[in-house]
Amino acid sequence: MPTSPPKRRRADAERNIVSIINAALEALASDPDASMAEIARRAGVVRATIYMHFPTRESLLDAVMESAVAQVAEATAQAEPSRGEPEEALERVLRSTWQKLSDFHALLAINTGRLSAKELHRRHQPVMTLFVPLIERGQKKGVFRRDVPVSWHLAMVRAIAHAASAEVRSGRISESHVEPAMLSTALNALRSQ
Amino acid sequence: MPTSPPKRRRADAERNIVSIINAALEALASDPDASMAEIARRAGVVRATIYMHFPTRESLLDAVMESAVAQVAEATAQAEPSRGEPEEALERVLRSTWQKLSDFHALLAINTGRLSAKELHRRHQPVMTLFVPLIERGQKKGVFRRDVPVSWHLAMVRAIAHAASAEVRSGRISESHVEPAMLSTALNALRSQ
DNA sequence: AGTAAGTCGGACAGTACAGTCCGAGTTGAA
DNA sequence: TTCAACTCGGACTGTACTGTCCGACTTACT
Repeated sequence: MPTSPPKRRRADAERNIVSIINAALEALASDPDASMAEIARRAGVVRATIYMHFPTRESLLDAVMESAVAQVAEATAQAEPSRGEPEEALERVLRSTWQKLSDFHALLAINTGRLSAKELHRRHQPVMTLFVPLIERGQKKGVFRRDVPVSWHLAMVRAIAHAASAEVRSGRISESHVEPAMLSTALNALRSQ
Repeated sequence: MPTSPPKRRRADAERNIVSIINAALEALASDPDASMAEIARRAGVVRATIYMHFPTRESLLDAVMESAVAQVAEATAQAEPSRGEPEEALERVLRSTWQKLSDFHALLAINTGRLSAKELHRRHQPVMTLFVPLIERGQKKGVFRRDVPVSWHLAMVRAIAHAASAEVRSGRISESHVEPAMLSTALNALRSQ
């Protein structure tokens, strides 16, 4: 089963599903234990409506995870990760994905423990297939460190993007200063020597 | 009130308090929502015993936070952060604190939202007073980037240390390879140009 | 316009947890 | 050795949540 069967749904139901997933992503990014009631409130919907589309909290988490991965993958693809020099390409990709990457990091933290490492890895795939070649290209060229696995670089980029988000949320750095700071920090972190 | 009054307690009570705080630190680092029952189990104690020393869950969290900060501060001080070149000193300090720093990062995530930014900052103090001068020394000398606030550097170091811990926990990097990888990543991240 | 799909609002049972209490037993201090 | 401090085990209350159900109403399709 490559993808789930394309159910025929009414238009308002479709809209609500989108609202719910987005509301859940927002809510969970700021509070990993956000309740179904809180998510429903944010989505402008009644709690029972969520259960109309997602039989259980777990299944909603799954959908949110999938959506977050898809968003990162989409933004990554649009930034053309395979064009130009690796460093330049990484900067371009990060510029257009780092906030989403931060949300993804938060989601990941929630799903660690709930899902097996294998399962988590599997769901990563859409992002992995775009990021990994970029990192490898940089390693081959010698601009990114070769003494650590690709997964290390990915983890560091995620962590830095998330920390950057947290810094601006806490007001310790301004909106206008984060992006350059985050970019140079991430680039430096991967750079060899 | 600089410190709480030094209550006269029986020796076994004192031991239990230590066990409870340590058990809570472990438990909460791996699961931020660990229950009082789970913490009691790990501490080899009955749930009611925890309430004998900590009136509420919140107060236990406070104590755990304080302990984590103290542990980091202690390990930092022992590594003599003010001796030698900034880069060399940072490496030395990180080498002896990064695991504790990772625990601290996890605790911080729990306490964000529960406590105000001001309050959080206040509790940081013991660590800050040791780390900040080191970073500033590096900035003055020009080896650490000057275009970001000191707090940025601290956030990045914490994030990298925590991510490194997560990577070894997930088995994507071996115990023997983490430390050098983490050190060079952190050092690079702070380095100017 | 008619009908099926979907939403609302609220009630309900089940579960997991924080926090309280107490009586019986154990341990440390003088 | 004696007594107070402490722990244990378990029972109990209150609360917050997840998941289910249903009847009244609204919305989208044809």
